[in-house]
Amino acid sequence: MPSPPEARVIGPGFHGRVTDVVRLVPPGSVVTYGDVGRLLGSAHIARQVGWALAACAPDVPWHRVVNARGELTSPSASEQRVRLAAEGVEFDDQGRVLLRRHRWQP
DNA sequence: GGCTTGACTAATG
DNA sequence: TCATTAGCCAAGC
Repeated sequence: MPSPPEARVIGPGFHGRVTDVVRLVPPGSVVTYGDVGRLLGSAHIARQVGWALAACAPDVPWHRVVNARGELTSPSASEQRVRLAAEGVEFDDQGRVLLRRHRWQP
């Protein structure tokens, strides 16, 4: 039977799973790569989450995904910060997102 | 079929 | 709080 169990969330459609979760993040909120990976079933795929977002569709709010420290580690961190600020997300003096305040919890 | 890279995380000092 | 180390997984060559 070619039907894989739900347990195996990671598969050939891994990229689609990542973008699907990121689309659930509401404006003004952010999530970490680890959170997205955890929703997919494994918190150890944080790197793959970033890799998947690198090739995500233009309608995916990739800018709402930051690392566990609230830092913007995307290739377009500058633009990412502008987008987040436009949604009401606040940053500290170190340029990190206030996860305590804007972290999205499903 | 195997090795390297990468938008990371958690643990330790 | 910061720096360093080890681990994990998927895609590309």
